[in-house]
Amino acid sequence: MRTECPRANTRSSSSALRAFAGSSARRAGSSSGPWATIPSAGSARARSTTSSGIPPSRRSSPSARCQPWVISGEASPPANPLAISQPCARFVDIDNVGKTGQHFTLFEMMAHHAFNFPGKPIYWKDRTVELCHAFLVERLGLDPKIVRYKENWWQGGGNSGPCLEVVFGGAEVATLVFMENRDTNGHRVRMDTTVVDTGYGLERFVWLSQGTTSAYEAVFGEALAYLKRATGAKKVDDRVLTEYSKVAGLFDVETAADVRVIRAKTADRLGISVEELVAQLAPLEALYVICDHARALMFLLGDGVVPSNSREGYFARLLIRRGLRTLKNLNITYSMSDTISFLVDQNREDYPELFFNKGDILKLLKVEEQRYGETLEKGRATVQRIESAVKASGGDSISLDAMIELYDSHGLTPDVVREFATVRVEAPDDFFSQVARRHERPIPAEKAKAIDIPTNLPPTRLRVYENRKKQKFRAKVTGVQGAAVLLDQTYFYPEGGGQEADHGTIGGRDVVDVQRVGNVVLHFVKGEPKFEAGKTVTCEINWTRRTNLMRNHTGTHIVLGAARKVLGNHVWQTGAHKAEDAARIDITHYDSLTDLEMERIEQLANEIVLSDSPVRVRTLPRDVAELKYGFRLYQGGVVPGGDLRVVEIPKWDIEACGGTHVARTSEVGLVKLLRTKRIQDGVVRLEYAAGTPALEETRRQSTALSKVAAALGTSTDQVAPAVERLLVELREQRKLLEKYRAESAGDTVSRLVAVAREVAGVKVVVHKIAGEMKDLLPLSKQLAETPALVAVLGAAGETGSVVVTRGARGRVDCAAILVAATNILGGKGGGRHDFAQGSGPKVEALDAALEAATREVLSSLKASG
RNA sequence: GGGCCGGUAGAUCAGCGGAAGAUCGCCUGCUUUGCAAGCAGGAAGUCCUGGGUUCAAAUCCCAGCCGGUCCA
Repeated sequence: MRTECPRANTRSSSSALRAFAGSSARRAGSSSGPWATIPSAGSARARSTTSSGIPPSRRSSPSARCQPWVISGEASPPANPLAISQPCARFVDIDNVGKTGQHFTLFEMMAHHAFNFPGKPIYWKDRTVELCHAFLVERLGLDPKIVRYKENWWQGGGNSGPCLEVVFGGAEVATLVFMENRDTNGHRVRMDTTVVDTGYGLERFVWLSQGTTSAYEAVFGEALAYLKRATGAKKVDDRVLTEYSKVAGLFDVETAADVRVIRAKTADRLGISVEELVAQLAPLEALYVICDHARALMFLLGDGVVPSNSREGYFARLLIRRGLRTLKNLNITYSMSDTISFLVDQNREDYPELFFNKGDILKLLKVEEQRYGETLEKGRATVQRIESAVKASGGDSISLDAMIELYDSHGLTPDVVREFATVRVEAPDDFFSQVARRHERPIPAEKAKAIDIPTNLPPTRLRVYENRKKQKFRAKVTGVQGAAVLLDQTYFYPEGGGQEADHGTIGGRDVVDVQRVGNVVLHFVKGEPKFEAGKTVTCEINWTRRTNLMRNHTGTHIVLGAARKVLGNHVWQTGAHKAEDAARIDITHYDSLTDLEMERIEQLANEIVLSDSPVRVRTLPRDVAELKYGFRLYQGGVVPGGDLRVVEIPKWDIEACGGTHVARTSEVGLVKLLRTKRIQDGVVRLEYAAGTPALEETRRQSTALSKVAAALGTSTDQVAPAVERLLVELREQRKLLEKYRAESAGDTVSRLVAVAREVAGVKVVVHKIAGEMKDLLPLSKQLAETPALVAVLGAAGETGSVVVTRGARGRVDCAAILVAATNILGGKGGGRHDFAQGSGPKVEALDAALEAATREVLSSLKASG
């Protein structure tokens, strides 16, 4: 719930992080690879876990991600200068993981920042380099001679500035960025506030300090040893590993071809064959991949990222699938769960929250593993079907098109398909870029929803938090902007945090919307806003609406708490909307809710309502709030600023929230869950109402039920069995009708065949009944069983229907004959040579139509006989 | 958030404008000393829902619901 900063949406907070995340983001921006950088902690909530080695007061704070607000002056940084450290997940180089000796999916980025506000400089280039150098030389004891600083230019997120890459031991270990320009529409403007933004890769330091053959050996030490033991991997010559790391480090691996080149070069330098090299390396590379993916997943899942088809959830899914795949190729019965479980235990001291959530982490993993199993099983069947189709058409391979289809729509990578198929499989090295090309399209222009207003408007004193019971107040008009009135102060709640705006009146005019832009509140009124600046007006808030909004908003917190208790700790809010008559909340969860789960959520929610708990609203310094309550606070997204407005229902739910709330849970009255749906994989939407709207909704439901019961002539509690009986009866009636049709057809058929006249060796049956097309079908079907027979059948009902059919040796073209009949009926029809049907509106001409068709049959038979 | 694929018998799916299908499973009978047995017969359907086009829609169009998958 983020009303303090209306721009605190997912997009801006994640791009803010990107700007902050140091070199990772820079790489992501300059790379043409398919992966984007996302923060490990789920950008939307910025609930990143941090290095435990750093004192709490300097812990990573989500406000660090509010850089744009810091620069624009809307928020202040939590500290200045600021040192932070946070795990970052990066997917740009996912294909390099395990192969190059230094790429990770998840790495820890350490950083120091300085915000130089106008007139209040902290430090800039010289001091930054000084600090960096002192750290390397004095703290880490590096030989100053081997440290190199390479000048470069950085740009990203519309900002730019010079940067220094810090290099030693052949690896880039840190980047120091000096953000000083704003680039818009090709213009480069120097910013008033400049920012020092650095990034130090912890894993690189660890590697270089330990001198192992690759970064993996240094970082994953224990876990690797554990896996090696568990899998019985053979020891690989250190010389091989070192050489391979060296060569691989020189390349950006993009395709399978690149890997082949690296392998060839390494083998060449070692004087062994490529086969020998691969045989030695492949199992080890697999273990690296498993360690890396497991570690990344531990953090992602631990932060409540639910594997899904979108955003960070998709990356989690991808990691799980790649991990499972790698394990499969190792041909061992060993699961991702085992590895992650080990890692969680190993990190218990540094990351106690992961240990606390271990059950949830493993549950998410299990669900996803099982899903992938199902996908593969379906895939196996699909591949087999395609294969038999290929064989039937005389082919000997599965085409590239089919492969792309298999991957894009069914999630089967070429190596999986190869495993399932017995025929050749076509997949070039650039397979995945071909898939990517499929998805290329012009990027639609983003619609700017933000209200554009002049920057010099007089600010509004927003007093809604000072007194949540204020219904009537007086304020001075400070101006008019478009259709909106500006006041010097207001108690109107502007739309925000998913809560709709207050309505009411200002000077007798109806207020239909209230928006906050910066520090100005716009009150939109019905009709033309004729207000005299400087005049004092009486304002009144529509209190019925406000009350409902407050109940629904508090209800949202209650439902979220209930959902977390029923479903698990992975439940996070991904969005919410509180309107007057109902509200909805979107939460992360891996499956649709069962009736039982819904029932329990509703039940728990109402228990807390009845408990008459206080809803405490306090404003706390960010550090204090985060320390006390953790990043669970940020359910509605990151909120900027040094102070947080914290809304707490004790022992139930606590969130940073700017909405209006009732004082005690009992004021909510009643929480009624209306419906749930899975709005996408990994996200479930709960719709509910609180208070009066909940009652109204219940009323509507029972009214509807009563009507159904009345129509059925039963009581409301008997509706379900009554409907079931009705359906059973319907089914029986339908069957009975079909049976009678067949029976009556059977009786008629033998009679008709017996009396039919024979022309040129073929029996010709002409028959008319009362009824519809459906009544003719069983009759015609049975007649057609006699080989040497042609039947012309008519049914007189609302329309005139005709069927022409014949047995195997009936010789005539039924479709052609039908035309003679349908022409007369004023209709149309068609069909195959042995069966045709049609109808027309002129029922009275049915006899004539049948006669005409019969004449056609006779002449056709005579001609062919 | 966007793209693509799918929803038909208990299960897996075919059919893609003219009469609702296959395989497995199920039931009945026969055959058979043991296996994922053989033969014959049978039951089993809201072709996801709602509109539209058409003489005719499981099939084409629109909207919705449900699921899968790829990408950002």
